[in-house]
Amino acid sequence: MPDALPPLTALRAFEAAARHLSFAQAAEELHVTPAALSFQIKSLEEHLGTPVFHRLNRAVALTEAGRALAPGLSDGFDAIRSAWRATRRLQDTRVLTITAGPAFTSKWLSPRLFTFAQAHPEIELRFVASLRIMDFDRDEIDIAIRFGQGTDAGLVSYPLSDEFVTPMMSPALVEKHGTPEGLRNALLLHDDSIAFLRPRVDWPSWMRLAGIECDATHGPRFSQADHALDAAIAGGGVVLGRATLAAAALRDGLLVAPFRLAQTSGAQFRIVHQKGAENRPQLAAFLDWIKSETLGIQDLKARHDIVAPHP
Amino acid sequence: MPDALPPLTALRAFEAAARHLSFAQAAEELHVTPAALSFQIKSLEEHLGTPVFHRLNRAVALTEAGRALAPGLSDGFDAIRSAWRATRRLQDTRVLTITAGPAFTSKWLSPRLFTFAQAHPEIELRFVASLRIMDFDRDEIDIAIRFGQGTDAGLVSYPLSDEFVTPMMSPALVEKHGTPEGLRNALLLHDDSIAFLRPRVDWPSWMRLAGIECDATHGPRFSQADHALDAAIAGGGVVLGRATLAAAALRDGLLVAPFRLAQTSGAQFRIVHQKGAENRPQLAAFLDWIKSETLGIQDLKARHDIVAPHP
DNA sequence: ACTTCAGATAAGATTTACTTAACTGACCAT
DNA sequence: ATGGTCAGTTAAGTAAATCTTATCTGAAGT
Repeated sequence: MPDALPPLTALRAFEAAARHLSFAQAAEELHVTPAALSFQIKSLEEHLGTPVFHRLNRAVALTEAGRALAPGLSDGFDAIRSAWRATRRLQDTRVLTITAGPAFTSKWLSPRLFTFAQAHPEIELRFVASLRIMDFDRDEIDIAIRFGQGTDAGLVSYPLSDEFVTPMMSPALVEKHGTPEGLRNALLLHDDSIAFLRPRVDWPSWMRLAGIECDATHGPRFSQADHALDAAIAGGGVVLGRATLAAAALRDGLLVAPFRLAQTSGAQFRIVHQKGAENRPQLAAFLDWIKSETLGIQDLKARHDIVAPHP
Repeated sequence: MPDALPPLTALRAFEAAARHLSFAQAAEELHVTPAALSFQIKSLEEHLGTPVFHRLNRAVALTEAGRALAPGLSDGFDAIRSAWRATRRLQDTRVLTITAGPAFTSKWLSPRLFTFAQAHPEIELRFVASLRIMDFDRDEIDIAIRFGQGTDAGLVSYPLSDEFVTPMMSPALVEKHGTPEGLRNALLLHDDSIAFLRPRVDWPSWMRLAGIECDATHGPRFSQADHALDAAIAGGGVVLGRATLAAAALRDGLLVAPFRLAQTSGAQFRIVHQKGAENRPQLAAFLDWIKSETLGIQDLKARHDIVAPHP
């Protein structure tokens, strides 16, 4: 190579100084004295043959050469830092970072999690509850739980359970509203979190399948599934609840699902992780645990006739 | 920052070793002994807490951690190397790299270049003759000469001369083919290098403008303008020559353009360089020179009636 | 005019990086 | 088999870079 790179520490010093436009702040970031940083910059300037900073009285400003050099260096060091962090994360067997939507986190994960925490006290769990699709590398996510009919290219995807919906209500309301006729004058709670699915699996569609004629469009609407379920648990009405999310509440008797008729849309929760990540111990433990936890949903399925509506 | 980067030299050593899959070759690239490289890798592995290479008997292979680390590091160091090279190039006032098409290089630049070389012996010229559009940064180009009707976003562009075409032939052919009637039975040479322009500026179009009725489609076709001109200079026929490229040959009497009628398509050669680059001494010298050289084309223009065909 | 602040410089200490030279195994001839 | 070779490792000493403390400079703010 005709022109070799200057000392890398000098480049890193310059990159930090160019970012802060301050030697003192750059020195602090790199945990060295300002004197050391001054030498680094000077060394770089000797290698380059021209100054990279204009020394103003109480500040520094990039020269033309400095402006040419700084952006590329920042990109380069960013890539290196990111690669290092990602590789460090692979070595870390203690931390497990999971992202899921708020409803799944509060209604499915949280109620079951203590069994996992008991079995694996050595694993530190971190939750990132967001409706946004996270990037495994950029957001340092180990496991994502996603809902829908989509697929995930380049990732390992494992279906958790087919989602289906059926009317649910607090035990106190069963006598009054637990029959087809009783539903007619019930307050219907609408869970809009699955309004994006096609075919629709909402109250009008369920009523039509059940052969019940009534106006099934009014009543409070909730954008998040957990809020709709909480309203039903509180006795606020009858919700067309998502079985996966309501399973814990049904098991604990907080909710009752008195109708056999259930609707599915083909959408499902699925666990997603990067290829090869399943070998890391904390991932393996979590995947084992979540697979065993999903067996319980089978009982629930058996108590309903699950029907797919016509598109 | 919770986990600081390991020594950068160790990262660079690993990056080279991962690229070559050989400590010995990496050591050679970095101009150090294999022993030094072995220590660097070991230091990196201590910082990471896990090996990055499987030591096989006479070879090394990346571990999972190594595979995770290597690509990002390579990207990062590539960016750094590229930024450094680009900045070094800015400091270099001796080398001037020019890209142009093969025809412009051979018919315009080369015949005139010795005057520039004489005036600026301190500047080392490099030519990259390619029809491909080069990238200023990636290909380390200082000046590009491009032809066409396009524009160049984000760059400084300076028109050299409007291109026009008119029949040209060797002096020996003028008596026979230097008249409208004489053209009818001349062998027509076709320069397809400007066949992409609209409106077309080809033999049929010129003949139509000149009011000469004949079959102007047959005859040899050349994909490059300089080859068509060379064929005409050799007495091989009459070419509808591009004035800019033929200017030197016309000046030296190698070609004659006996008709006043010339066609233009609005396309032109233009000089293109990056913003701010005009301050570098070798660029400034070249731009001055090429602007003075283009003045000669004015004489040529005066001897023709330049007509734009209808689209 | 005094203080303060950001950076430069000097001198010396420390750490890092490198080299030479000897070592370990496995592969490959003969 | 057996000795040579090749790729990488290890040891020990050395050279070089990097860092620190302390002092200095010069302009800005009060």
